[in-house]
Amino acid sequence: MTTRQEQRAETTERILAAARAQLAEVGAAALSLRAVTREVGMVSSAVYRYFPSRDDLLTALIIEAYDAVGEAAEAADHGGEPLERWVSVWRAVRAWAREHPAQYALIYGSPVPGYAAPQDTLPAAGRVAIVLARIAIEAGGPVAAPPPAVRNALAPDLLPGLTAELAPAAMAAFTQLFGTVGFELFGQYENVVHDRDTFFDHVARTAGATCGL
Amino acid sequence: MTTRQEQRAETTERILAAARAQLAEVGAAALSLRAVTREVGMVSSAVYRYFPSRDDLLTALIIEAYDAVGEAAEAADHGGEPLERWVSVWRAVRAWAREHPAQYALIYGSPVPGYAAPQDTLPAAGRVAIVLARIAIEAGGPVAAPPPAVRNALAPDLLPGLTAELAPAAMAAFTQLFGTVGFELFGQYENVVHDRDTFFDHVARTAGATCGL
DNA sequence: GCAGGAACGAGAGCAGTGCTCACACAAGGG
DNA sequence: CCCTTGTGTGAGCACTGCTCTCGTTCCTGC
Repeated sequence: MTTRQEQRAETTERILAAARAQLAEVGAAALSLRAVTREVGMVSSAVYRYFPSRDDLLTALIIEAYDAVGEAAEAADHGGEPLERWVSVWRAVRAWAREHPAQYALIYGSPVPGYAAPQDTLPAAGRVAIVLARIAIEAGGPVAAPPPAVRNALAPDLLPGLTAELAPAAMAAFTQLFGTVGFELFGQYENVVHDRDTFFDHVARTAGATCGL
Repeated sequence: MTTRQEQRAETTERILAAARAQLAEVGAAALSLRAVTREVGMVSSAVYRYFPSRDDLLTALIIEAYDAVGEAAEAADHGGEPLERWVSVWRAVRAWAREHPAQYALIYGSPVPGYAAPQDTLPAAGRVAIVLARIAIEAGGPVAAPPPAVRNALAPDLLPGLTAELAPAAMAAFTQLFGTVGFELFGQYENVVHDRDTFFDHVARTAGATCGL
């Protein structure tokens, strides 16, 4: 007694699940539509009833990934000392990235060729930033005042309570987080950083300090 | 009067040049061997006399890119105030990245699928880091002492003069540089950071301060 | 000085890709 | 109950990386 809409939603989910699995296995650029449909059990041309192109499938996976890492960050933010909350969120993002390297690469690595990140991805992209910024805002610790010109470099009202004094430091910390995770994941720390847990925690704490934690 | 070796070197260079051009145009993952050979004016199978596979061609391009960005960094380091040298190198890396986004993505973006960065790329990869570290070492300014555990997190003797006190800060700054450039290039600052020159300079100076500049 | 072998480019071919299109069939609303 | 709409099929197009065979051309050892 499933209506056509339910059937469609279910098939869409089955395609996405197969795509997710393939993404984890072979990475974004090698993700093959035909392999996905083979796994689902339909012929290759059928998938175009659900996703107009391979890029649209990728977009769906990108949004999923942003949501997943955002959720991981939010779930890791259980109260306590501001700095401990902050470090906990950093660790959660790193842990998620290590568990899902292909998805991480999809959203924070180089954009897929010929693929322009559509506006659809923007809301989901900010969730981690919001979690981190909120911790810094609530802590309300002292922050080194940025030069006047820098205060206007960022968009105003990114988040309620995110002052022009705090915003540059928060943005830099946000960048540092994903830079560090990315460098570890993409092999730049090979033969250089041995104890990555310790180094990462140290970077997290140092970045936290610049945001008044 | 060209010997066979000269001929071979020349053809190799022509292939690389065409590959470089195509890389800039369509990106790494869409780089097509056949298109490259078409541009060079030979048939697709001939290229395998020069590069055993597409990945080997990519490896050659990766090494080229590391060398190019390293050279840009070195060229930008004309003496003066340590902090000014530091900022100048940061700017040079960013400028190179904006001029060569595809090459930048190739080396600092997500690894190309199925492609494991071979050891060949390691020496070239460190050039920018060496330029930056040397500036910090020569400046010899005060650096916040890292906790004892962090001192052992990095490989010792990365560079002569790079003390265990300075190394974590230098590594973090190095990461911050490529994180910031990457975020700008890959679209994460869209709708968030408006004045990117100003913001970037500010991050550079702040990172310099953590390294004693 | 010349025969033999290595290097080289051409062309056909294989298995795979994204995507399009005409077609058949079933579901469900008027 | 008919007929529009949604859905899956299979053939096919143009492309990819890569392999293999086959002539030709160049260089080297005798």
